[in-house]
Amino acid sequence: MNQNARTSVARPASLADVAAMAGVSTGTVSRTLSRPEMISEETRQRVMLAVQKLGYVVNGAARALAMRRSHTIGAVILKFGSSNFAQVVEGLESEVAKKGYTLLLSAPVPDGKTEFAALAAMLARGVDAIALLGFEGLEQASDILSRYPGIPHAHLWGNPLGGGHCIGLDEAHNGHIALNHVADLGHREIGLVWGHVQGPLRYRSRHRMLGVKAAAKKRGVRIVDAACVHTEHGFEQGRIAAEQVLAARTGVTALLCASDYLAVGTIRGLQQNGVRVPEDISVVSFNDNDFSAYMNPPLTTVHLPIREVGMKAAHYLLSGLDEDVGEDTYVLEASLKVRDSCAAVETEKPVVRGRKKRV
Amino acid sequence: MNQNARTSVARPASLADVAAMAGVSTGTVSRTLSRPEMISEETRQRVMLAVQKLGYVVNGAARALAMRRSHTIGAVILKFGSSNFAQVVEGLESEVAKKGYTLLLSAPVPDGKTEFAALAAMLARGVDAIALLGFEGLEQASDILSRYPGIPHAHLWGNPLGGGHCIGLDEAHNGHIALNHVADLGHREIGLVWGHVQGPLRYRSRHRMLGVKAAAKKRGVRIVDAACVHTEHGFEQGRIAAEQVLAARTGVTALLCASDYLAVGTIRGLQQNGVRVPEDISVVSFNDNDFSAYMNPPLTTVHLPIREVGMKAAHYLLSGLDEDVGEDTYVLEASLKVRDSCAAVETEKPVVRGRKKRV
DNA sequence: GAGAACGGTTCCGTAGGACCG
DNA sequence: ACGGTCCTACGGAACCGTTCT
Repeated sequence: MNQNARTSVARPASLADVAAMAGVSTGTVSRTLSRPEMISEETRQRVMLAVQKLGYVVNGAARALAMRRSHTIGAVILKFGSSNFAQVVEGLESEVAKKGYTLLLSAPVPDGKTEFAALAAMLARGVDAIALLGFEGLEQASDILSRYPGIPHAHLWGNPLGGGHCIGLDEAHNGHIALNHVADLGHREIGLVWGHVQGPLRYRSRHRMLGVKAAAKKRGVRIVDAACVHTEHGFEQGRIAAEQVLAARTGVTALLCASDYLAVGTIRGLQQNGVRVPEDISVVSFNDNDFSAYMNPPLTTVHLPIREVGMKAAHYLLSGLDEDVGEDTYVLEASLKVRDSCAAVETEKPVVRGRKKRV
Repeated sequence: MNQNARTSVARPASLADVAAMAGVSTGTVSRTLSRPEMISEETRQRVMLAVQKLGYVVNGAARALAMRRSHTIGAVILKFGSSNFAQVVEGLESEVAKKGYTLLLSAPVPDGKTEFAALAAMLARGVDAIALLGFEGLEQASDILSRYPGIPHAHLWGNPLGGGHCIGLDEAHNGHIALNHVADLGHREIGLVWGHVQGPLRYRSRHRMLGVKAAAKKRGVRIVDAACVHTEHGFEQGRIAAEQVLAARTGVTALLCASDYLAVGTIRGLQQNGVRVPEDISVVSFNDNDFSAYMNPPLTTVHLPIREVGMKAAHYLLSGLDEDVGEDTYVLEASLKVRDSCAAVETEKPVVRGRKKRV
């Protein structure tokens, strides 16, 4: 029919090739593949046979161009490996995959510029929706996104209070949970091993700390300044922090750590200096990573629904694809996992409660 | 010029819009953007101005269709969250991003069927290259891939001995490394906490074990059958395995664990039963996860270049895009990290070597 | 079933200026 | 000063493979 026989081996079969072989038009083939119920049994057979023989498979680019939909969802992720964002991605992927969507992944190293370039690049590739993780300059991102009015987007781990399209946690409440637990166990003087709270969008750290402080005030717990250290999240940073706290000789009976990474490092630092956990100092943290239940001692920690954030985001984005849902924000629930790293004050033995609820 | 003024707000600007505004042809605009050196200073200015004003950004689908290249690399990953594949992905992403490529991610739950559907779907989307992680049915994958002769592909964590396009490790050698260490420290009777080794492509587990056994024979170390358990990788599985080993009362002085996950669980199980590590039983494992140095005790483990596998794969795939490199396989080097979970036999105190080399 | 989008890229051709003898 | 050649910058149009009217 046309001149595509010039190279019979090279190019993969196209719709036209199938149509020619089956003796129908390209439109018919297209419909046979996408809405087979509209095609008569007989021609469908013929078309399918041709498809088989030629090993035809749709060209995603052409399809995306014609449909103005790529069936692709972009995820721009800052600090991929250094935190538990991988789990969020897993949640995202598993849910969008169910609807035939695929994740397009970008993990730029944030410097106030490349992350936005990455976002723009993602958009240029024609993603149908976009998920942002760990962004600190949300306004700037919104700027870019506003140029694509039809593209749903979600800000994961964002500030649920500070604008729309956020899937996040009530960090102040999380702070309450942790502090109430140490207060319940009789601790009256505590320290903090925390992330940084300064900067435009250190939202999570800051609000979680605010929650801790508010609860402390209410419960009559004193947060000893000299036993507070602000650092980056990480095992080693936790270890160093522990030594700093110890050096301050404040006599606090408990330490709140902003993440399990910090907590594990902190506990290690404590133990290296002969301080027992929880007999001498109790530790409560946030996250509930996969390893947290298997530490020595197992970590008492505020379980954050990490994977669920990804899944929720997926549903939100997917629904925004069809109907025009207004901007919405979701706050997910955290819950305390009581294990062994936090004991009642003035006791020499670890509290054994919650041993069977380990997960 | 044409009728695209019907909806002045809706559609994003196209190349034609820019061309119209700048008073040039679409070809010129395209060239201005991709090969500016071919365009005269004066018209380039005009074009760029129009691009600015209209907020023009290329349509990825159209570009992919015209160029027959999507600048996208597919990654099909089995068991995303349950292992350290996230790190491999990170390595992959970081390297392909440098060349302007983006990762398309798919993480099907393997059931012998959906994973291949996922692979096929990825190919249909028009990825330029493809990375496979954790595939067990490589032949079947090759079947599908062979229908796309131009698409470079790599099998990560594959068997470097068993065919091409593999980026992997010499697992037998890794087994040697671990066993030699326990042998050097005087252990003569040891047990194994291992993954399953049966099945078509349990290559890694099997060969690593074969390496251990060969080295054991050479060094006169006895692997006590009753102290060997095969299970899935995971903290909890390790804990259970420890109890099984203990129940067998074999008197082994060291345990080799197939991963740090298993090791952490195993140590936990040991400790819960009053067995000290390494004083009573030593543990050596494989992986060197981020948490491994901060366990109690810190894990002596065979460091696997996880991220590097991803990076190497990226380079391999990228180079296969331009030139036609033949099928090649790479084996990366592992190395022992000596920490505190494995001590010399017949000593009551932990060995302190390697304390300063903690990473 | 025919044919027009969809939005780029790239090949091909040509107008016009520079340069040469 | 003039005709021819080369080169550069650009316009025109075919083409990529689907979908939808």
